[in-house]
Formats: sequence, C-alpha cells, structure tokens
Amino acid sequence: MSTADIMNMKPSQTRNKIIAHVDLDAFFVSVEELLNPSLRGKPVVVGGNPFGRGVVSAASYAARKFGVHAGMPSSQARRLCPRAIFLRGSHGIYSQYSSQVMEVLGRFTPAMEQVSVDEAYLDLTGCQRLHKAGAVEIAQRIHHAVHAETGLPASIGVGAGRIVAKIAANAAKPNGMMVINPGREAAFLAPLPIGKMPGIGPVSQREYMKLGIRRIGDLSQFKPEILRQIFGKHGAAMARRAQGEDGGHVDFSTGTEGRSGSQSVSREVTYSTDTGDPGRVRATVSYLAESVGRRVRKTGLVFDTVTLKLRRASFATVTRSRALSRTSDDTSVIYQAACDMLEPLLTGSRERVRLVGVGVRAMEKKPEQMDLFLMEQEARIEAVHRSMDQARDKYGFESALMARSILHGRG
DNA sequence: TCTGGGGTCCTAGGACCC
DNA sequence: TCTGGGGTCCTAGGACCC
Repeated sequence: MSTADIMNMKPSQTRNKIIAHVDLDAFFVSVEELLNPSLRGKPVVVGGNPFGRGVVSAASYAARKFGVHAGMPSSQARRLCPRAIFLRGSHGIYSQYSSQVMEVLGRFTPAMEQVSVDEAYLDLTGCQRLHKAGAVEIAQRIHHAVHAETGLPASIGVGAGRIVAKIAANAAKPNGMMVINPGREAAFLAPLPIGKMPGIGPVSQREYMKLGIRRIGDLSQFKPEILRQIFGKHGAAMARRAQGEDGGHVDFSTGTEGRSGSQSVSREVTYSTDTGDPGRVRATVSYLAESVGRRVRKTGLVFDTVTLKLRRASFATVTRSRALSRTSDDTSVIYQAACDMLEPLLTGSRERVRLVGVGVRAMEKKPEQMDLFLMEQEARIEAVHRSMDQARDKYGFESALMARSILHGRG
C-alpha cells in the first residue's frame, strides 16, 4: 500500500476497529424483577412519587406499551397506566449490580469504558486471537456471561465505531444483539430517523427537520460548512457520524479503575410545593452547601468556582456562578459564595421558589503545600469539617448538620 | 396533580491584556 | 483622537445524556 493510499483513507478505515456497546435493558426495573420475581411481565415503573413531582427513571416493557418512558413525569405515567406498580428504587443496590456487570465485561477486555451505570463500550479489536473467536462470537459470549452471572438482560451492538455500536445496541433491544459489518455503517444508519443519533435531542431535531433532514442519511446531502454554520461544531461532527466515522476511541481509563476525576459536583432539591419563604431557601442553600462540601472532600479534589441555581414557580431557571480567588474544599466557602449570590435573586423577585441547587466546578487535585499564613486558620476549619464528616460516616448525614441547615427540613 | 437529579459540553458576550 | 485584532478568563444559559 502506498503512502498516498494511506492518506486517502477515511479515519474508520485506518484501523479496523471492533467496538461493542453493552447496554442493560430497563436496568433499574430488571434489578427489581430479580429481587422480586413476581414483578416479571407486569407494568413496573421505577422513579419519583406518582402523586408528587417525581419523574420516571425506568419503565418495564409492559409499562412502555402504555406510552410510559424514562424522563416522563410520574404523575403522567400514572394517568397513562393506572395499574402500574410504582417503585422508588434503591440506587445502592443498582450500583452493586452495575459493578458486577462491569466486572464481567472487564474480563473480556481491559479496553473498557463505562459511560454510565448501565452502559459500557468495549474495544474488541485485539481480542479475536486471545479469545480464539470472531467478533460475533465474542459478543455472544459477553451477552451470555452477563445474563448467566448477574441474571440481567443486556443488548449488545457491534460495529467499527462507537456511534454505530450504540445505535445497533438500541436497535437490538430488548435482550438482543446486532452486528454491523465493516463498510455497512452508512447504509445501516441512513434510514434511521435523525433523533436516533446520540447528541440530537428534541431541539436540534426540529432544527434539522426545518432543513428537510429527517433521516440520518439526509445529512450527507448537505455540505459540512452549512451544517457547521447552523449547528456549530456539533453539525460537522454529526455529518461525519452519519457515515459511521467516529474515532472509535475507547477511553479505558474509566474502566474498573473508576472515573479519572470529575469536573463538577452539585446537589439540588425540588420542594414538594413551591416556597415563598426566603428563610427556608437560605436554609436549603446551607444544607446543600454542606452536602456538596462533604462529597468534594471525599474526592480529595478542590474547586475554584461556586454556582447557585434557582428555579421559580414558573419553571424559569437562573444560575449564578462565582470564581474564587483561590481553590478550596471548604463548606463555609461554598455557603458564603452561594448566599452572596442568593440574596439579590431573592430580593429581585417575589415569585415562589421551586428548586434550589448548589454546585462547585473546575476541580483539581488538592495541593500538598499551603500558604503558611493561612495554614493555622485552615487547619482549624478543616478539623471541624473532618470530625463532622466522621460523625456522618458513622451515624448518617443528617446526624451532623450545621444549625442553619436544620430549618431546611421544616414545613 | 406537567416537567428529578446528577452530570458533560458548547456558545456567546464582555472584560482585560498585549 | 480613533481604531485594530487575538487570546484568555469569567459568566449565563442551554442542549443533551442517563
């Protein structure tokens, strides 16, 4: 092969990647069915309170027949399917099952990227010799192993890139497998509605429709510059993806080792009924600041930006953020900054408050050395928070709340 | 009984500096 | 007095994903 030939090759051809996307079917519901087999085949919904402001996290296939789906308000799910069994779910148990599944997947290849609690990409490119089997057979073994060892149904998509693998897995659901052979990517994607493309949600879907782009294949009719002008970076990437050309890069640093480091930590709460009490909102901010601070200290990272989020009764949402003069992992720094940003928002509108959120951003490793001038002061504050964290580990989070947070729970 | 909670990434405007 | 770009940081908002 000449150098010119190599230069002319498209990215997906330079290495014949084999990527598998493994996606657990109706994950939360499937775990609930394992724990309680009498739920099998029934309309089951895991999510928030169907008589309150919750939303659906997962719906069984029986419930989906009524039009229930993840993300829908639980109250709406209840109206669509009054006989559905609503469960609040237990995320600790789901995490345990998730770890089990990831452990099984990790045995097939170290090149694994966990992208969420119920999804992972596997790079099987080098695995055929190791497993003495073709890609299809390896995928079948994975499918079988997940079910045999965890009892959970999964769907698997295999292709030359991440996007193709993911869409194939979706198409294979439930409990199925789909392999897209090399060179067939564009043909597989072309007839699918544009909304099936990961990254294209309801808003951009409407924009694409305006251009007459209804199916993924329609993207190729447009010059990349046009798509870039309208959709920015995203548009150009989508055109490439429509041809099945994504790098197929699997970032296995997130595998069994865990995440390489988060960019942000946040907590938010929606009141069960909107509140017009500024004192209650302040108390909630205090509670959230404590919660975020505690989680930050667990990561061993420091932040340099604090953000506050407020959603009003009308659902109008405002955010404020403030960069700090230096990094911190201190609850009182979060609290102070959040309060400073909160006051003008409380004064600025008499509308009731629906949601409050507090977060921190731009996380980096906690520095070993600290400014000597500040060390003594810091050490004292830190000692207080450490002992509170310890009490919480022992007795639960609510056991050690700052006095100002106690009000949060009232009403 | 409309619309959770935890994230990621992108955009766009203004400040500020060179 | 008028008038430049580029680069980077900060802030607010929004789309999207699970």
